[in-house]
Amino acid sequence: MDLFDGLEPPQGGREQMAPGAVLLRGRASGCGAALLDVIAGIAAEAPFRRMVTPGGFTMSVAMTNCGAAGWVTDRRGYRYAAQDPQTGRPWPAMPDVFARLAQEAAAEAGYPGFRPDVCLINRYEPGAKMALHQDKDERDFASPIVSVSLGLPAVFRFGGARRADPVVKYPLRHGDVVVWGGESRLWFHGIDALKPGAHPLAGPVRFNLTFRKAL
DNA sequence: TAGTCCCC
DNA sequence: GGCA
Repeated sequence: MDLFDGLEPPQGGREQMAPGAVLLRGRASGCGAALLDVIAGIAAEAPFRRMVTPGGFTMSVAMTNCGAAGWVTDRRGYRYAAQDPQTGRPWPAMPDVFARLAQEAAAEAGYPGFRPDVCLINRYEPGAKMALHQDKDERDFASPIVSVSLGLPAVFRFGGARRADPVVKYPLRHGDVVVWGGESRLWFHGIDALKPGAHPLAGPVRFNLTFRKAL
């Protein structure tokens, strides 16, 4: 029996999603407005853009990056690049408020040494989604992944080591932080198509910050 | 080629 | 599960 069925879960709640995977409810809600301001500053230097997959499809999610390198895709494949291919300049530096949040959330989830060197910033508009996939373009699979949700809510799917493994769906709201690593570091995950809405701070969109040690 | 953050 |  779920005591919080149909109600908002308590702030600071913690859910074990899988071996090595933890959902920290509302962990970033206190600094959410500051994070949104910082995202706007990064986007002014490295604009959000919808990239093309190796199969030739344009992704529905718009992306930019900050940190020592950025995740990019084009017809040639997925990779981390030190320069923004759209501007030829290095990606904006990782802001302190980003690095601290990721480090602290990882430590709370059981990964005390985590020091991210890259942050992928995803912007979801209504209808945007992320197909079930693995994060395996990083050099370091020993480090976890820290994923921060801001703005509109979304449904996160977390599966298993194989594409055909069953998935569990988690509603993610503004300020929620998901950390996965260890045994589940390479497990399949994705995001359902975003439903339209209006968030008081972010407006009609969802942002996702994904911190990794990639280099 | 091998792999696939896409599509159905 | 198979594209292009």
